[in-house]
Amino acid sequence: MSLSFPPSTSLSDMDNKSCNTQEVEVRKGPWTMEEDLILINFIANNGEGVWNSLARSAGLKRTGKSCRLRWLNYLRPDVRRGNITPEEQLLIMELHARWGNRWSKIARHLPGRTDNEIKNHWRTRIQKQIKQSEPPPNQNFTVPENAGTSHTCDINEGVEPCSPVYITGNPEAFATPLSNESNDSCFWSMEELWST
DNA sequence: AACCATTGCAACCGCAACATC
DNA sequence: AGATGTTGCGGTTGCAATGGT
Repeated sequence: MSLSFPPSTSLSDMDNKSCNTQEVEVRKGPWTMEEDLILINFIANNGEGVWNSLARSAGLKRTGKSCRLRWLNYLRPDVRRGNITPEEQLLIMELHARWGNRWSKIARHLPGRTDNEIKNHWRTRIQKQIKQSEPPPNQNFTVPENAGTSHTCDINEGVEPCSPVYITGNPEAFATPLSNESNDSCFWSMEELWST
């Protein structure tokens, strides 16, 4: 698998949109490689959690939220990138039919996939396919009543449809966060990060 | 080659739940 | 019990890449 990397810019050539006031400037927009490295190495050495202070301690001019999102959706070592397989898509459809837009819940059953990725996949592909194939109501593929309305009743709440399905890849990788690997400080280089 | 439309995805926003004091 | 800070989630947006004309 090859990690495609989002268009990243260097720290110097972007931003400056951020105000130049005395307040702690907060960067927004695409993450740079430099920022990614800082975040990865900081988490490797200190573990994740308490994102606001992590962002500060790491010297990142990002909100804790932003750091968390970047880590969970992109930088975690167990994040699988690449196309959603037909098997995964089936599972997504099945779980969505059951739970509606509970993306994070659905994501837990697709090791290595993030809620954001699944959500995007659903909106850009599956939803389109469904529309194209069968617009009229009362179809065999039923959208749950609670679809689209988050936090409404979960009829099957608590009833796991199945144990996590490891379609490809190994489950251990999914269950083993980087921070557990060792307490020794470790340092990731760009080559190590994006070579596979 | 240039322009425009569409697509796909990373990232942000707002809100609610939860934790701590 | 209320205030404040943090986390997690789902919805939405912005924009680069791609395709079509």
